[in-house]
Amino acid sequence: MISKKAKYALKALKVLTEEFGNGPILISYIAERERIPKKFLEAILLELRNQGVLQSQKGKGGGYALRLEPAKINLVQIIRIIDGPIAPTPCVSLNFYVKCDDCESEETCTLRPIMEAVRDANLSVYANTNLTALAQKKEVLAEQLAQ
Amino acid sequence: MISKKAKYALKALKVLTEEFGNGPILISYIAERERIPKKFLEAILLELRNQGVLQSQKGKGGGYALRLEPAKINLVQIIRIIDGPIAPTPCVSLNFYVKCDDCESEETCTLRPIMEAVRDANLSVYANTNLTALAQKKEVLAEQLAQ
DNA sequence: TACAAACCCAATAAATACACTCAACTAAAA
DNA sequence: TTTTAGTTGAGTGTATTTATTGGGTTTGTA
Repeated sequence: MISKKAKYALKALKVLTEEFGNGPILISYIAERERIPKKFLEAILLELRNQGVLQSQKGKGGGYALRLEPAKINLVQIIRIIDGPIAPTPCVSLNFYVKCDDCESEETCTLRPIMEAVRDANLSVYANTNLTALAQKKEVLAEQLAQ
Repeated sequence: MISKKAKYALKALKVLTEEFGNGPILISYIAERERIPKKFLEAILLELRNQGVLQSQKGKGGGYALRLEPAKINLVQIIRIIDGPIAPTPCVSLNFYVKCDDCESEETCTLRPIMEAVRDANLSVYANTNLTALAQKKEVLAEQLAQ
């Protein structure tokens, strides 16, 4: 399971993808349109900004916008920023590796290969999906994922 | 990410698979061998027993054992008992479905097809892996997962 | 200078990951 | 038959993370 925070992040990015090119978009606009708790969304967008995904503008007429074209941002980056590891256990994470303190040896651990398979299965979906997918009609997307 | 609880459950089941046929196995034996906090493991094994995966025997000479042959238990069942949904969001879960209260329509949600793809990717690994995989040498297992 | 927006701080509630204590049961020893 | 030691089982408590809310501050633009 991904966190609600991550799901909210994706939904917010969907809106910013659809509105890409229309200047700064208000937090409250995104919050209302996607029914996301506004204060929570505030923190999410701030985090995405600090990680370089979004840009923000303070003051009247301000708001949030994507820093890059939607096609250049994929879901792996987003999930990693918000939730951290994609892998099912920290010991097989590529970007957030933590050694198991309970495992004696990674060489002989029989759980590892399975966890690696799960990790790769997830990565293959997230890495091949960019933000444009979030703004597409369902049927179009289904075809893309099927290929 | 799966919970630590689920990881501990799998490690415990690995031991019970290796010891299958040797009668009841002690909680403390499993806890020490896999370095799992004993009291936590207690709760995990109890849950697996209540769900019919394990059988327990109280008193002297007691302990835990698998109720079925290792080959007849797959990882989907275990993960579902311990962590619940395999799906990344409740709205695409097959066994623990919960409607999004923020989504207006599941028909038009563009996040759904992606979440379904992630779910199926995970299921394909967990459903095709049974407990015998946990007791196998790494190389043998790697071949099986590769096919 | 006024106002509208992003930004910061802190408090709350539920779930996760443990630890501690005592009760209930069973088998074997006395 | 009674005791006793070795088990699981059950209840309660604590620290950390997740999800949310509220109030207040700063900054930029009209």
